Amino acid sequence: MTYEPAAVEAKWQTFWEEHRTNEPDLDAAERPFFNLMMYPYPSAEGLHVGNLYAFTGADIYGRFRRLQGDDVFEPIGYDAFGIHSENHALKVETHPMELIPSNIRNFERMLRAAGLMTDWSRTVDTTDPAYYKWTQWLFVQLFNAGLAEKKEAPVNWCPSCQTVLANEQVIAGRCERCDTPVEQRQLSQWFFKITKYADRLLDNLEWIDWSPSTKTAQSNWIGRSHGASLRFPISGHDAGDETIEVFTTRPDTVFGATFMVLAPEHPLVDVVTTDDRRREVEAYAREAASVDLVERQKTEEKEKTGVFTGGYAVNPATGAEIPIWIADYVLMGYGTGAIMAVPGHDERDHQFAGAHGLDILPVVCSRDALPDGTDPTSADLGVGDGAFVEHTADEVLINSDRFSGMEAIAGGRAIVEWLAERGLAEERVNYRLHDWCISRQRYWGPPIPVIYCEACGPRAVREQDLPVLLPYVEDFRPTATGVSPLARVEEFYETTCPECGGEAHRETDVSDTFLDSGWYFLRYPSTEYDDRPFDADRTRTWLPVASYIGGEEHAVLHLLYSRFLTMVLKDLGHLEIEEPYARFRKHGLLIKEGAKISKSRGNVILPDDYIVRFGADTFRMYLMFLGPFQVGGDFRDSGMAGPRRFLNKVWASVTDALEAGREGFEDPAVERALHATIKQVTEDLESLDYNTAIAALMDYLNTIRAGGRTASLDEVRPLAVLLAPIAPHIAEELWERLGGAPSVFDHAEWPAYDPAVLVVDELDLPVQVNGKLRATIRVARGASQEAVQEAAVAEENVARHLNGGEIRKVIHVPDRLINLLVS
RNA sequence: GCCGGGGUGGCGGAAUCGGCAGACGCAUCGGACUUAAAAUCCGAAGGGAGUUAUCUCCCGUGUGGGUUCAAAUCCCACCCCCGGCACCA
Repeated sequence: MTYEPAAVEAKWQTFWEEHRTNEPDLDAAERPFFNLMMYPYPSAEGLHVGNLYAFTGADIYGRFRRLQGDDVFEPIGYDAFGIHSENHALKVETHPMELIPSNIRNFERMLRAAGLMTDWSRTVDTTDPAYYKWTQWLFVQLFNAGLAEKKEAPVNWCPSCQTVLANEQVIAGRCERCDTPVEQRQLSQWFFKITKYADRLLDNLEWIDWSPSTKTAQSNWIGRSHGASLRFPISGHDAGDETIEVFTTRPDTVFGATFMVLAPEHPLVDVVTTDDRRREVEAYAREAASVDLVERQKTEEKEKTGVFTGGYAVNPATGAEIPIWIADYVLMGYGTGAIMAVPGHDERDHQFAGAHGLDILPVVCSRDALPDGTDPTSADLGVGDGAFVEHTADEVLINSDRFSGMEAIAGGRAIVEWLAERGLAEERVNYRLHDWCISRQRYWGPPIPVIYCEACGPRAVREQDLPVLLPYVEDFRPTATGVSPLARVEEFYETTCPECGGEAHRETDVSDTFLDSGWYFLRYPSTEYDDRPFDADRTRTWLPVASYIGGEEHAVLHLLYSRFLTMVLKDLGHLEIEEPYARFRKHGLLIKEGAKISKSRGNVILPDDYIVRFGADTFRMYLMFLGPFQVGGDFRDSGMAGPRRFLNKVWASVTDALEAGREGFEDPAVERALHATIKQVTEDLESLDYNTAIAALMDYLNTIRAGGRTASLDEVRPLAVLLAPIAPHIAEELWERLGGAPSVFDHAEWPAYDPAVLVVDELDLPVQVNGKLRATIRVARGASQEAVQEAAVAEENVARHLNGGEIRKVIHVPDRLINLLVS
């Protein structure tokens, strides 16, 4: 009987479903293991091979843990709210409320066909009111804690999606979803104060077990820099003590600040600009505002543009009046949107000074560059071609009044202290991270649960009134006005105040999709509770997530947001955990024949086709064999043949072994190979090195079939178990045929290897002469140098290369090699 | 520019506490089976040279140096590819 994957896979998928094989008892689990994968967005095109690649890798690990005795909980859900879904619905002119359920059904079908160990009794759909009721509850918790705030701020606006975007959703100046260049707009939006958690988010990275590259990406995104905030009084200003605040990481260079630059959007531009300069300044600011982010980045290498405002500020260190310019190289979104320009020690300021004829004053130099006897308070070192940016313990301050001669880093601290006495400076930590903008002027999301009352102000919807249902709206197209389509729905918009009962209206923005996904993992163990988002006992048992595997593209999105929300929930007393994921591993990127997989290239891989042609087991195995899982690899149709042939041969070997009916091990080499294979596969699965685990299994099969021999039952039985994480269906079938009680995942034990069996009596030892391989000799394990050397020189080829010369040195690494050195 | 990851046969990739480079697989070639093909099974294979049952030698892990008895692996300089960030003060 030949191997027919379709029949085998249908049989076991039915078995798992009927026997609820993959539904652990969440309250009785002794060794709970929450195995999480990143839930998909249920697109109309169906499950993407990239999804399946990630899921298979996570599923193998979950099945491996289960065979080792853990109670593995492996749920799945659907990230079905959001702009992506809505844009697609608009394109095909079908309402998302109709589209999403059919997409989800299609996903379920494909996920079942792929043979995942999914617990189908606990799925999550973010568009289900029973789910988003708690997404809204989460918003209310943050609102009541003062962590959600509506404020006017410069935000990213996507003119195509007609909504604002979070910083994290702007990729190289373009909309993450539609690739349209993003514009800056000043709008009133809802923000979550994630910056309050910046230090904790950064510091915890030191102890969580995550892929190092993901940690680095997150750490760079948070971008903590230590420095100082300095205040420069505006001179001759009639308002009196108005100052311009700047952030700098180099307070030691303040004596060299010869001008200031404000971002064109800076609120003080209007104040400092003199009447004769106003027209030019306004023209420049208008010009800068009209340029989108993509264009703005292209100008990076070009000459730095800017205009003089006519205004002056006082350098708080020198007392000198310095001109105030505006320029688009200063960004409103970082620091204070204003800088003190130190052209001697900052590349950009140097370029700007060069382009506009501004003074350059060196105030730092390396200790060696200062000739003995020079007075550092008036060192005339001239001005070099570029800025001198070195900032180590080897630099000293010059031309900095009484701080001259001090080591630069210590001098910086002293200067801040000195200025602080006059209230003009303080030490400051600044972050690249911004508060998380969570409001979206779109339809397809959970309405933000806020009610505006003339009398009482903005109020959160009361918990008993949740969910605020998203109404069915025929025309859900976004508008260019910055107002959500929900504003057109009177029954939704008009409401009463929960406080005073008076007339009020609802917030019409919906929340960002990343709020839905920010807590979904908390819901899985508690899906049956409709009176709480997550049950305390269940959460204590199952959280934090034991293993999370996903793509690194979420390093600064989902993975950052969900960490933040977890910390907030902990602080508010709803959770006991500090971090949501005990272990996170990123998987690699799948490419197709050397090219990125994308719809526009037309090289999209449909898992369905491959599963029908080769079977899910072969497909799973190939996906994991084509390269290291954590690195990625190249998908080629031709590669599918290898795993398929391998499974055919496994099937044939078991069939033959059953027919022959022999027990035991006749060949000690085969038994040794089995133990070596168990060791290798166990270690490789634990470290997610699936490609080499599969290679080890192939190697073992080659060994037991060498020269057309028929394997014994003892030789093939462990194979069914070792194969089970990777190819679960065929493993179930073979396990059953070999007399095991189904399911293999409930009744098999992960095989153990015996280190004693791995020990060999004899081994092949390479012999080198002067570092070059000249022979290989068979020696006893642990043979002495004398014995090895004697055997080595007896080799004809070794003797020839020794050429009668005197052996002046011997390098012998026991059981590894011997190297004879002759002159 | 900065931060990650990487560069190994025709191809995907193994091997990095320095110790037989190319495991495993794909494609290829030879043979068996077959009327034939497919499938399957057995075998060969980094490149070059000599000898050609077998064996031997030289070269070889992006480039150039270095350390070492010994380097894909360590050090220095550089080139290229992929991903992320990007005028971050």
